[in-house]
Amino acid sequence: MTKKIAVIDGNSLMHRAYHAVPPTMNAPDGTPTNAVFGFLAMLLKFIDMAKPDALVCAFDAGKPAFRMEALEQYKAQRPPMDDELRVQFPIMEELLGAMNVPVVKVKGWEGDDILGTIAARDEELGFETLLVTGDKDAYQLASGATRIVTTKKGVTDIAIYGPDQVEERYGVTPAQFPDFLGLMGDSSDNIPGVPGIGAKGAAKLLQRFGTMEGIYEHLSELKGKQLENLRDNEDAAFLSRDIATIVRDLDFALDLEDAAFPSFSAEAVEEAFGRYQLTSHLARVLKLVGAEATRAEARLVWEPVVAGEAAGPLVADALRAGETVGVALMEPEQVSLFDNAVTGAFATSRGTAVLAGDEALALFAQVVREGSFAVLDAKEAVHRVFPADTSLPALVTADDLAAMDAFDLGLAGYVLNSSVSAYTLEALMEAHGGGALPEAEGDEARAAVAAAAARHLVEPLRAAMEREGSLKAYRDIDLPLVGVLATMERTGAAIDVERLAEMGRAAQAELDELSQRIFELAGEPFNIDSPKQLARILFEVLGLTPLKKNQRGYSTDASVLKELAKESELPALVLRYREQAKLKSTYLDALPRMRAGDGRVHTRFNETVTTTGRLSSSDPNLQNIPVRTELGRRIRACFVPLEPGELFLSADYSQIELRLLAHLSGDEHLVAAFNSGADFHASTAARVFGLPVEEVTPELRSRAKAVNFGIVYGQQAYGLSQSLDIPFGEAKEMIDRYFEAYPGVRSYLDDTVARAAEDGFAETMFGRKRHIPELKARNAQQRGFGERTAMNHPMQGSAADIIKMAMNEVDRRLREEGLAAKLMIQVHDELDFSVPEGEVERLAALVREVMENVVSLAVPLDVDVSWGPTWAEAH
DNA sequence: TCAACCTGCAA
DNA sequence: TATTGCAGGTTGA
Repeated sequence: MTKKIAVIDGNSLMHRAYHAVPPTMNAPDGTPTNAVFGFLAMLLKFIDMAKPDALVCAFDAGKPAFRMEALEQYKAQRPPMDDELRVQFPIMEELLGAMNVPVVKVKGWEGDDILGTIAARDEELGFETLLVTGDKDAYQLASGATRIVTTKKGVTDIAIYGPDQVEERYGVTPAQFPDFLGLMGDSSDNIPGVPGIGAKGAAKLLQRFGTMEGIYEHLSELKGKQLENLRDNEDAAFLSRDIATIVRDLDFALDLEDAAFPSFSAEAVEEAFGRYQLTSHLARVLKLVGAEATRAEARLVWEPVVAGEAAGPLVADALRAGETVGVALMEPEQVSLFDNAVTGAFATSRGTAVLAGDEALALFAQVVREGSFAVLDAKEAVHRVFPADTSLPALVTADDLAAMDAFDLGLAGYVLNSSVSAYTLEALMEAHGGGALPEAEGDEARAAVAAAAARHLVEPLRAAMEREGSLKAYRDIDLPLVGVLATMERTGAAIDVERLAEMGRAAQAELDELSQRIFELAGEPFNIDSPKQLARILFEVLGLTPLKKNQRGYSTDASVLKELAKESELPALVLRYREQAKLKSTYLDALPRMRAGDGRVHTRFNETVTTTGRLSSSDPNLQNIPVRTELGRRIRACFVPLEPGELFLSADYSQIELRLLAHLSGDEHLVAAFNSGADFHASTAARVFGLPVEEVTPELRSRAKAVNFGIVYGQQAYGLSQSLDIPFGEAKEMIDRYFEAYPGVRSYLDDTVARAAEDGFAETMFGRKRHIPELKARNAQQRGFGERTAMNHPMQGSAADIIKMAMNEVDRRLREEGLAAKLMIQVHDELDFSVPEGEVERLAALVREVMENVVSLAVPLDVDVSWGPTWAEAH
């Protein structure tokens, strides 16, 4: 079989990869690796498809001397290469070296010329050549033995061109290709060519006359503008052809007869790939030589595995010695009949204890009470011995949780990078543990490996947090909150099921009636819940005018329906239908279904979901219970205190994000407005519209309020004009006047974006960072998004830090002072409690004091506290 | 059964 | 072309 040699145009592939792969990945030292990653993805895909016998990679070296001599402006207007790309070339060369792929660089020449030279030598030797490049100049090199490989779109969609495919696509043969390029020119390389002649024209001329010489010999057969252009630009045409002609006889040493791929050592590749955290490609590369990654197994010791009676003492000894025990509590692979069929593993310096069921849970409870332990998700683990259902017994107390010494690996991963979609042991091992999590067979082995990994990860994660300055957010804010949240989740929230059911029946009756009237107006029955069917009725049957599009057709969202309601009754009815249907399905029907054994709903407060540091709530989400409409407030009235004789108490920060804007920006007028204690939005209106406060109308105040809120999210004039339903120009003027009135805000926001662009992250007052790779995006829309999140993160995130600190302190004080009140719910700037009637004044004072004083700012933190028989009345 | 999409609830 | 979330319904694979 003929030897098949693949030659890669390294510069071309690096550029493609750099632009195709988002800049979200880095080497441990922070150097971007997206181009390297994409390069490897393309290379591996190509190797799989083409199975070359040997691989060579060419890179440009120095300036292309010969072409610059011939044409001074050659590639002159090309912008200089991004630094983020430039720094990836040495990495790529290093990796190619580890893969034993020869790298050829010839000073003064471009990759194409190296490709051409190698192809020529191959043809001499009788070898077959594949040239991998994105540069169309290379098509001139196609021949019976040489084919061109290009990526079509993305990174891994590949097309292969032989002479026939070149001719089919461009209408010229490879031999004619330099003439073709010479006639066309190339604006991106500053090659002039002949004006007025593009790809079509050049191909047509060459089909007729064969070569550039042929064309100029037969100029008399041409006419008009084309003749004129060809005659006036003869020199440019030939010069352009010279420049586009690839040189095929460069002088460099390369042993093609002995070249072979793959011929690398697995150790060298593993070492090099590991150094740049490119583990996702590592396995595929190693597989080429039939090797597997040695991974971290060597350093991850979980044996001996100790079961039975020796397990408890092994762990107890480790705890006594002050060791941090790695813990994993896992569901069995086979679903069991028993609820507590958990497998528990406890990794110590002298082996791993593995137990099942109640024995595992009892040992874990002991670890929680007495020891120091590390686990992927401490709150979830704790729920095994402190269930989120008060009708189930708990093996530890809330006080135990407040005192426990846990290391939460997921939380550590979160404060280091809050934009990861899930924090798994696998990912943490890849990123911080020095290699992949070893695979294991069977429940016991899996649990043992996971426990050992948990123990193994403590030090690298602690070191990373220390290095990144994230230790404070972890140790002082997020970690202590784990016990508080576990306790809140166990406490749950009480709902009035009778009332929900009654409202559900009423809503159903209203929905039936609305449906009837909607069908009558439509002239036929249809599924009102289906936006598609509704769109057909609105825009085809009724002939209303579509106002907005979405991916699947015309939008029927509330803003559209509201507009259409001005001229037709049906959309108005659909709006009412939607409100009822939404509230019924999401709350009235769903909440009673979510009750646990104690009749309460136990939401999960997730601490590692949001990018800003806020909590999120799910199953059910108690952070989006309605409040704005009358029906919404009646749903809130179904949330009641936990016990008879108790009240529902709610405490919320007033405008905390705007106060943080005042504090962070230091704008004197904003700070003064908050310190004066006057109506903040009215005072904004007065400053922005240049009026005395007494003359601010409700309309003006509400506009000022919208601007205030918009500023927090980085809203632009367009967005404001939409939200206030005013002309763009008016919105623009309002925002301009706002920034004139508060010049400190303007400069603060500008500085924040500039710093985030420089650092690659934005951070909160307490060091919680959000990495924002979008700030480096070339796409303006993405970059705009990055800028808005850079502005928003310090406000939204600092507010989240502050209320978390307040929760930790409130929890501590409630236990210290022996109050019976229970913290049930957090809604971003609000804390909700169930409190015995006799304790309510004391709780109110305590909560206010803690929330207002948990941090000291340039402006006061105001807290509104109120209570009543239900959540609705506690406002 | 699942994922993508549309829609809409909260701070 | 205003940030952060969760969830229910429909649709189509």
